Parts: sequence; structure tokens; C-alpha cells
Amino acid sequence: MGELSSKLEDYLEAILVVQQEKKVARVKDLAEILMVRPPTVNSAIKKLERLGLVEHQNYGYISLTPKGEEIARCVYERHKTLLDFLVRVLGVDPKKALAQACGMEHSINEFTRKKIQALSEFFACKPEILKLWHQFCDERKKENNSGGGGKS
Amino acid sequence: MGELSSKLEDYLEAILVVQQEKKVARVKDLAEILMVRPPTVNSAIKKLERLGLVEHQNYGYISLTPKGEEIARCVYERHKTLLDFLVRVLGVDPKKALAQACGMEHSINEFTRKKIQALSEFFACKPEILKLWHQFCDERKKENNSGGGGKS
DNA sequence: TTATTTTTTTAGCCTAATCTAAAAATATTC
DNA sequence: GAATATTTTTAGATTAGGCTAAAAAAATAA
Repeated sequence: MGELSSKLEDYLEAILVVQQEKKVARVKDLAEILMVRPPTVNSAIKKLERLGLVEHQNYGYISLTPKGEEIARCVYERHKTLLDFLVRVLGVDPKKALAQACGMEHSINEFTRKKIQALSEFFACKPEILKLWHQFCDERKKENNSGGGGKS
Repeated sequence: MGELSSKLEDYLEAILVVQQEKKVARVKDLAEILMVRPPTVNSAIKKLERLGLVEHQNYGYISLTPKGEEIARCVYERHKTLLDFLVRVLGVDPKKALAQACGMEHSINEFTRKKIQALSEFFACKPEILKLWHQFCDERKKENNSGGGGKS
């Protein structure tokens, strides 16, 4: 009855993502995007079935129950919000941002997610402020590059 | 030779924090702040010892090696940066922010940490912009409160 | 339709991280 | 300094999440 683990959240999210791309999700697809072996997917799916979050008959497709889909969507929203913030506001390299968003997406609550999304939109709506923010970063970079040039 | 798990990072960070508060860290202290039982601390400490990150003689105090302290400081910096950002920029309740920072602190790299810190400082340095950001949030809140008053 | 390939499942093993119960060491109190 | 209390350690169990190897089912090709 406790909280769903972040691993199981990952499986739900992956089912949602695969469904969006290929209509239906299979064990193989989940194994690929989560980078685990098929038997690992199998046992995770069984757990999620017991929890009433996915449906799956043997050798068949995997689908989300309404409750499972709700959770999957929450995780996915957090993922998108964080990725967007990292890339667009903080200027993190998209590949590196992806890994970091995947890590963080299990830790934030809905209040925080909304605030982060609002912050991304704040900068998107106010190009002058976005510019000031970039200038602020550039100045700091310069400061760090001066200071300690060569070896002692 | 792979990466340190986030659990083991937590132990290193906790040793650092306890040392700051009480000069020396003991099993009991770590068990308390990490909310686990003493035998759990014991086996974690043994692993960290094998990895050359802590020093500990039986029934004695626990201390960080230089390498362990370096990692502990990195984790702690990420923790502080995230907590500050959540509370001061996003306005998250400090208690809730703590739990979320503890979750996220294992996922971000140094580039991201610096950027988040810079963003907190950007708002701290520019009170007019901070005000605009708060206004932006307030307006969104109003929009959400209007829209869909009662039940259909 | 039979043979081959692919996918999924089962069975069994492993590691990390936790726990409880009890033993051992250390610290405190009388 | 002996008795008591606290802390740490050991021993052994449990759970989550991963793996490999092999069996079973389904899909594809001949």
C-alpha cells in the first residue's frame, strides 16, 4: 500500500511512451527502452498487474489500467517539464538532460512540477528577461575564467 | 568500478553532516538521520570502507577519507543548491522541499548544479525580476481558480 | 503444413539494501 | 570495580530488481 517504486514508475511511463509511438506495447519494446532483459520486464509487469496498474495476458500486449495510466501520465508530465527546464532554461545539453530528468522525475511533487513549468514559461514569455539571465551566466563564466589562469 | 549508488552517497553525505554538527560521526547518528537501523549502517560502512571512502575501526568513530569527503561534499553541494532553489525561487514549503532535494541530489551533474545555483542568485540579485516572477505565478493561480468553479 | 526464427515465459541465481534477534564491546552509574 | 545500560556488531532472513539459460508459445518463411 506504500508508494510505487521509481523502477515501477519507469515501467508505467515506458508503456505509455511505447503506446504513443507504436499503438501497443510488448515486452520486447519495454526491455529495449528501459535497457533491461525481457525476463526483468516480465516480472515487473506481473507486479504491476497485481497492483491493478496494467493488464496483460500471457504472450499478449501490455496495456495500462485507468489507474496505471493516471500514474504514467503524472510521471511523464514530470519528465517533460524537467527536460524542458533543463534544456531551455538552464542550457543543459539535451542528451545529458535526458538522463538527469529521468533521475529527478521520481522525486518532485505536483506543486513543484507546476512551478518549474511556470518558470520555463516565464522565461519563454519574457525574452528580455531571458536575455538578462543569459548575460548573467556569461558574466559569471568570465569571472571564473579570469581569476586563476595558469598553474600557480 | 561503476558509479556509487545513491544510497551509499547518502551515507557519505550523512557522515559529513554529522561531523559538522557533532565533531564525530557514530553508527547511531547515521542510523537516526538516515532513518535506518544500526546494522544497516554497519554494512553500508563496511562497503564504503572496502571502496576506500571511509575509515572505521570496530566500535569506533567513522570518518571520511579524502576521496570520500570529496564525494560527500559534491552530494552536499547539490543538496544545498536544490533546496535553496526549491524554497527561495519556487516557493516550495521547506519540509516538502527537503524530501524532494534528497531525491534529486543524486541525479544532477555539476554543470546543472552550477546553473541552478546561478538561477537562484540571479533572482536574489534582481528583486524587480523576482517580483515579476511572483506576479506571473499569481496571475496563473487566478486563471486556474476562475475557469471551472463548481461541479459542471 | 512443416521448419525456422522470434518472442515470451519459467526457473533459478545474484546483489543491494533493508530488517530482527542476539551476542559482544563499550560506557555509565551506583 | 561491579552492575547496568547503551551501542555496535554478527548472524541470518527478506524484498526488489536485475541476470542467464532453457522451455514454451507465437510468428514467419519455405
